[in-house]
Amino acid sequence: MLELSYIRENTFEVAQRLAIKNIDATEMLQQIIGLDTRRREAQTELDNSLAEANIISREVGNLMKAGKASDASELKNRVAELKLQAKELSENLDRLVNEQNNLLVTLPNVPHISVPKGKTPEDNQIVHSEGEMPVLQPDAVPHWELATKYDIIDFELGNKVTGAGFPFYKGKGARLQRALINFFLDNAIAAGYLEIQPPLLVNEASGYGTGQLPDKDGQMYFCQVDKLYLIPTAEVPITNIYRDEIVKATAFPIKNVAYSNCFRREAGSYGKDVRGLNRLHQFDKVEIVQIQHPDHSYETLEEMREYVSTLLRKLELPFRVLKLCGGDMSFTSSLTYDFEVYSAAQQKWLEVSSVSNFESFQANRMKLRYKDEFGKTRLCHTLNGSALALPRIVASLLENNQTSDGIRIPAALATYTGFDLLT
RNA sequence: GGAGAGAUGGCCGAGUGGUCGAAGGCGCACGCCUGGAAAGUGUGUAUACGCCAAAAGCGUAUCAUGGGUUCGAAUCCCAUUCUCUCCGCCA
Repeated sequence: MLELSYIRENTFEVAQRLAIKNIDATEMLQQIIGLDTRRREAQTELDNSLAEANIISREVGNLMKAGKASDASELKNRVAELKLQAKELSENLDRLVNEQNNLLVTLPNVPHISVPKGKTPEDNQIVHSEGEMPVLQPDAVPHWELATKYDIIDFELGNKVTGAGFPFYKGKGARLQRALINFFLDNAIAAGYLEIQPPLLVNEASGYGTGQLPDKDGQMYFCQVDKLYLIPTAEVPITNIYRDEIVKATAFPIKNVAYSNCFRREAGSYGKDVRGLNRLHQFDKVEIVQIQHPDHSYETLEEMREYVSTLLRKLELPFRVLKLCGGDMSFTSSLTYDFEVYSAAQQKWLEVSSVSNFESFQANRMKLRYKDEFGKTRLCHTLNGSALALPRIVASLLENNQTSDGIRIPAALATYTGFDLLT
């Protein structure tokens, strides 16, 4: 959620920057500002009315103590009148606040000034690419066939026990999962992140705090009886640790890493790129989250981008980095880098990480603040990124490293798997 | 699931109808003391919104949440949520 004061003072700029996301918000911004004026008037009216009632009540108290109860009755009536009035004023104020909030929540974050305008993924900017494109044998096959050949991932079994998008990992496949998780966690810890194991279900307030609600209701699995959501990413519980907190400025940057299962309904994306591991309802991911001072969040974004690059380098996967265009960015983000690895048998670039700066958008929703050097309370900036999501990494590892002898495991990972050739 | 107890500021904890945003302590910040530190000591230390060009200041709200009683509620009543203890079940 954008800050009201920011909208009020930079209305034109907000509209201009939202246009990068192909959103014409001019009218809505005017509405919000109009409501804001009325809201403040209503607030003042209500406060005045209550203030008067408070003064009179105190007088009544004094009269009672002095034993002049009879003199108090007229004052009592006056207070009753004021209270009645205050109730109406308060209802009016609530209406205005609600109306304004409903508008504010539907307004996406403003993109960073450097974000390219554009509508589709084709308009994303490739800002970096590295690694050698693998040359495969003519008989090379996609990962879902390799999964069956080596009996390491069982999609059919997942269909039987749960449904599509919930595979079983078996034997060396399970081992590979575990190795990747540890590899990612150990690297993050070495880079200064604090490891955290979060709950996999969160309440409504948390879903709202990171922006999944109300925008993406329906994309999360929901446990009706307990009113809890299965997390689509560890970002949700981890960032919400700091909900309603005022952190010390000396604590910056706060760096957390968490491994978790992620659950996504993926409603509306059936039939497209869903073969094998490309799109699952449940998958594993290691997520890094940082809370940072507003002046340093973009340096931090670059640092996180570099960190993710080192992981892919160690895994010897060819990858490229995209700066997302306005139209392809998420609702909550100001600037997002997507990482894609090349999966050679499918001949496809697969997204394996998304690193974003949300500036104060999430912080405003969840009231995550710090005290500046003047003692003023201000909103923090939040950032996060996948480091990394497992399934597509596995897909490309399998496809790119297939040989007639088995699947070659990169050296950095072999320490974790305990084998350097998967047979 | 059954029975009971409870929810007050960063933390502990007092407060059962009237200047209570809330005693006291701890913690924290700054100062004094000290060669330096500890101890000691002094001062300060919630958040949101509104008024004001802004600061100072003032006003309003907030003692889990929502409603109610009352001229007046942290304090009384109702509902909800959550936490704890015991019993049951259980990895």
